[in-house]
Amino acid sequence: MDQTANHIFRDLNEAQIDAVRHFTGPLLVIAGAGSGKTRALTHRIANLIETHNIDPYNILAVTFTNKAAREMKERLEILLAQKLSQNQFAQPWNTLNQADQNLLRNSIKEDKLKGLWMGTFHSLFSKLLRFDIETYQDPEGLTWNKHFSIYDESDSQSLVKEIINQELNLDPKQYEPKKIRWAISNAKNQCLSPKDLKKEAENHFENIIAACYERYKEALSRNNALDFDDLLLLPVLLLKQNSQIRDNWHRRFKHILVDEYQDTNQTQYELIKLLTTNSEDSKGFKNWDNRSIFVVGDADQSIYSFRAADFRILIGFQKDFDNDSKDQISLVKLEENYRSSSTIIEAANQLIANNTERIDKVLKPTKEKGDLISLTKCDDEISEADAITQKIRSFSSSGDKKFWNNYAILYRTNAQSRVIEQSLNRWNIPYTIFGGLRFFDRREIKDIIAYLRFLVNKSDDISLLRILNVPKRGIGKTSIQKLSQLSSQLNLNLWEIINNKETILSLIGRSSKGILEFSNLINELSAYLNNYGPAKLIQLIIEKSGYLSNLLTSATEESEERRRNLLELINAATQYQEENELGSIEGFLETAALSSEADKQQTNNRVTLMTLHNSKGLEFNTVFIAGLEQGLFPSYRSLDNPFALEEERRLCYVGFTRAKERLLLYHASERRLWGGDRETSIPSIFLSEIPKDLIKDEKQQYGGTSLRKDWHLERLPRIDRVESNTMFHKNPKNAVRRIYSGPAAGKEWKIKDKLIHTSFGKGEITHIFGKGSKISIAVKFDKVGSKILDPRLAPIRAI
DNA sequence: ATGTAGGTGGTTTTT
DNA sequence: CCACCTACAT
Repeated sequence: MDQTANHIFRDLNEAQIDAVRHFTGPLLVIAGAGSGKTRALTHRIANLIETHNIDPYNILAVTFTNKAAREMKERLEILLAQKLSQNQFAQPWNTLNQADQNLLRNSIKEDKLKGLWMGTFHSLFSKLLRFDIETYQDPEGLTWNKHFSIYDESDSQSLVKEIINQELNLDPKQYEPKKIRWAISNAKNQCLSPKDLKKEAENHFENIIAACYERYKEALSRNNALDFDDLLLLPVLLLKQNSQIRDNWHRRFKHILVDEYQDTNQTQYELIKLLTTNSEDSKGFKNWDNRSIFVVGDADQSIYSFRAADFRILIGFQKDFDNDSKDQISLVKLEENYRSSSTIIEAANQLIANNTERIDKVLKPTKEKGDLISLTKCDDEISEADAITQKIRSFSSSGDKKFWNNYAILYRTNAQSRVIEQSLNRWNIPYTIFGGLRFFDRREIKDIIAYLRFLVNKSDDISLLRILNVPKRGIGKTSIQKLSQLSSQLNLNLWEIINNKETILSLIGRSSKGILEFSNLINELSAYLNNYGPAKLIQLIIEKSGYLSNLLTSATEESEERRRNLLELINAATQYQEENELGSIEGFLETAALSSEADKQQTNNRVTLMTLHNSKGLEFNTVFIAGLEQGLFPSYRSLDNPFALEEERRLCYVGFTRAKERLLLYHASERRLWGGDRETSIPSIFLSEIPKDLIKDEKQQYGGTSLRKDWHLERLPRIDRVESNTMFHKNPKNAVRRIYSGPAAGKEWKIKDKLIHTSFGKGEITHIFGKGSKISIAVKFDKVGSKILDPRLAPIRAI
């Protein structure tokens, strides 16, 4: 083997070498969980560059998250720097000092990898659109320019809502904006135009949807804005209609790599096909000289069909990109798992074997058996959270002391995190949550981003409406109504009306002060647009708009938090400028719009809480999965749908295969779904699919010590409500017992009673304080000294 | 024009 | 349970 390429092929197995060595033509890499697919991808890119002298400018690499792109770039830098180290210093990489290493890495990054395009579908193709969107010829004559805004889901939804309310005068209760937005999104993902939808419409509702779609598309164009789907759909339409532009990009991207290919949708597939073959039909394409398409995926980990992903695209790969030369392989399987214990692998294999739609593939463990999989049945979601917390505490007190980042707690729905958080809080265990509210979705951040977006794109009415009266300028509903009316009558953007002093004075009259104030502000800020980067501009916006002084005067805990977040936003912009030489405002806005929770940097030494979806691609020493119950996981929506159920099973498979050493599964026999009624639940079908001999059934957990108390302390309003309940006064014990189903509820305790506590051991009661709902007892334990307990909550029993 | 009380309705999963 | 919306009071 080539001496210089040694570092590229070192420590790879046979199959990985096959993948990395692949040069031209199509190759499908089926990569099981933990089989080193990221390695295969990065090493192959390095091999293209070093061995085959491919200019990174000619490579397009698609990753599933921005974070994956970032990490892959870093690994690539190091790989390439290793060779440079030999050339420049004549010594191996790992003998260089940190400064020299950084020097080399930087030179690779700044010089060699300049032209490499690596990122998510959305970020890569919005980049492409910044170049070419102005050449797109829409059949309805709609246009966009390269300063387009990217609308997120809530922006899109409010646009749809506005159309339903204002333009079509429909009842939003009958025609839910959310559902209509979903239907439009679906159409876009199938490359259907409003006209197509109108033609296909078979009933009134479908006609309404088509009408909304048409107006929505016009509105987007008026606002010079695109939604997430457009970022993929428009490039497809553009590349299909304009062969010159298609030629251009086809010539440029000679080597295309796609990670997580099982989660691509039809539009994304079209894009890959167009760029790879330079024609709408890949069948006719046979010329693989100097070109390649390299996709990596695992059909068993396809979990995004709700987002129109379709793993049959992966299964069809070899047929789609048929290559002529029979001596070339077109399929490599990475089946050796380097991550998990063989117990975990076997459980995962057995589980996924219940699916019917699969590619022949089995994970082969390389590690020892390890611990059995732990299975715990809990009373309810509170004791479940508590059981997990106690488990983490016991692990971390023995052995892996305080390595909180060893642990991940995974769940099906975001709503499940709250109870777990409370339990972790109670025991001062540090954690971070991925998911829920994104940083860029916080109100204050969205406000400032809207300013920035509007400054760049003055057609963006949605952003304008968001900031017009934020902070308060005394511009109310009626004024806004008048303005919008005029804007649609004259077919002008809102800003063109607002920015006309005479119009405002005559139209609005006495309350025009705030609007004039606003237009002055915007004009002042616009003057800075070309002179400053995003960080400085954000700072100017915050100061000049009065947003900051507003936060400072209110001086509540909340406004303090908001202020901190805004500082964090400036930091993020500064960091963006440092990482991107151009540091353009559009670029920063794009990052803001397309960044996801999964991109968040892993914070050091905290327990990770996230949905199973978000855990894809990650690994943890110890994985807890909560809520393995029918109707929760698998989701109730999948119970009567075999395809959906198989996807849930794949999700479960993803969860299992995140664990390196320990996998702990939890289910509760009762669960409060939204604070309200308890519902009894039965264990998930997936639990029954794991071989019994791999499972250690832990003894049933009773209501734990922490959370019930926590509940008592933090949920005072709830307790108050119970106390003011007439039923409580009639029969206090009864009411209490209904809330706290603690094991010792209802027992009358006396001084000198002996008892046993599940974690403190044996003890004797020394004092009793209060009575009824306010009772607590002091217990002197043999081993841990005296403790004050609530006898109705503590896991104690008399002896 | 703005604030707040009370009602309503909603849960998968996300770029 | 909580976020969102509407209706009424200021």
